[in-house]
Amino acid sequence: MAAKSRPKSDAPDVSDRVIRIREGVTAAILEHRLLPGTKLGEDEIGEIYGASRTLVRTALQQLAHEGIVSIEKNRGAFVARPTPADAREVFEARRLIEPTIVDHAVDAVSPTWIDRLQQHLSDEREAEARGDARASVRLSGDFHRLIAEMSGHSIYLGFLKELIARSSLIILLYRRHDTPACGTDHHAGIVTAIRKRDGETARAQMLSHLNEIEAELFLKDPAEDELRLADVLGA
Amino acid sequence: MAAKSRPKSDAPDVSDRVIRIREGVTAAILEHRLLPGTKLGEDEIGEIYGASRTLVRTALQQLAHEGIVSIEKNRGAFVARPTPADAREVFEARRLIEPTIVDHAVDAVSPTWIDRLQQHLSDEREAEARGDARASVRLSGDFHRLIAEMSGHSIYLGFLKELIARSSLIILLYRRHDTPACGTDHHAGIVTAIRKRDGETARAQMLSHLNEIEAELFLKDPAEDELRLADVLGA
DNA sequence: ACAGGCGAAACTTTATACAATCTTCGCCCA
DNA sequence: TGGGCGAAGATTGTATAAAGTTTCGCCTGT
Repeated sequence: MAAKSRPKSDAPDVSDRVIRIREGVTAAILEHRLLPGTKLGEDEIGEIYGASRTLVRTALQQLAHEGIVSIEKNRGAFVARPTPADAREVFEARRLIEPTIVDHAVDAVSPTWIDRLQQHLSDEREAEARGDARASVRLSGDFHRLIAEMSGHSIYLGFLKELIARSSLIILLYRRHDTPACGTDHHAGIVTAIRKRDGETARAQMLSHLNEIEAELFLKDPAEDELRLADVLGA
Repeated sequence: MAAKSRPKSDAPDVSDRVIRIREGVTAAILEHRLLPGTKLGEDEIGEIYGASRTLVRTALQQLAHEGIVSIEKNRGAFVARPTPADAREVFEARRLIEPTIVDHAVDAVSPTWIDRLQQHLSDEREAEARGDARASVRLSGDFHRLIAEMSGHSIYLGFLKELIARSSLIILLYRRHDTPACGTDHHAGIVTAIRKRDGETARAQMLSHLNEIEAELFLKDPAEDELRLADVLGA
């Protein structure tokens, strides 16, 4: 009777169908199947999931609040297109929050969690070996979310979910080269530090991991609104 | 032409009426006019604002995402009732984020911002002198939001808005004594440090300010679900 | 040939109607 | 008298229809 009346994890209410829509669209965006700027028509999505526009709209509004969908009045919903400024903010926030999260994860370490982390690492390696880029991208984000869940802090978890989703779009837009799923080795190092309950090392490894990801980005500074035009032309 | 097509600050789309509803309810909660657990009926609110349930529902869902309203399936929306665990998480997050924010604010200092901060301090003092508890509570939160706006980081600002709103509920629920609006003096000290561009002092003052606020709370740890019963009886 | 404007189509926004669910109150029975 | 069953009322969840806005094509005038 402890966890009965608490459907409060992330989405307070929402019928199951709204959750399905939201998670479906989120997964598509995180796996880079939906590209920034893509129009997300209400009828279109509603037909796919067999739901009316009311539910689609609810899901899209939630995604807009998470920052991965941008809703323009009287024009509809689109996959968000983070600016370089957004990207810098997202990674600064991650550099601030994630070391703290991993520190809490060290405090919460248990055989069950170690098992889950190891399982995740092997999933990541398997997807990478299989050359499944979409799964690799998704799992790479899931690793960070897993640690946030492990920390037990629901607020940090909520914040991080948002940051991870935005990061996925940012990486897609601004990565220099088509470097493969970069982080699996770093992830393994972090897990090792967590297992040893070495918070200091875990924090440091997380921080350098984030720095390396950001270092691979090319965040061109828009001289003026010139950039906005160039972006539209590029799409 | 710079800030024309960017309704993106916090609420991505939403017609003006939804904004009005959301801000009206938010203000009522932040000013402690709506107490935790209060039922927020859709028809009731809709009639007050002259809007249909569709718009009310949109606003309530946004507030639920911000954590100050809790929506229970088939039962409706209520003003959220943060648990002591929630309270600890909120203040831990604030201790992590706000010193960083104030640091950025120091970098962004300008005569215009100093004027705004001074104006805000005088507003706070005036409300306190007037004995207007509601305005004091609201302004106390606005101070932190103002600094976040000053920092120019939209992500931190969004996170902090959420944390401030939840803090207001937490303080209402768990404050030990009816201490008056505690922070005006601390706020003045922070402004002074910002004006001197002394980031180190500003960070330290912000941190101790948050610690003092949390120290005034009595976060009783629920032995079991015993607490939940007590809460309901108290309401 | 091209710029400007008119008009229809598609879409979003808002409102309303219907269905499902929960709460409440009254009644009956033990 | 206390508890449980059940129907009425109220409230939310969902779908559909009406209203408003944008967009795109086409047509006309220069």
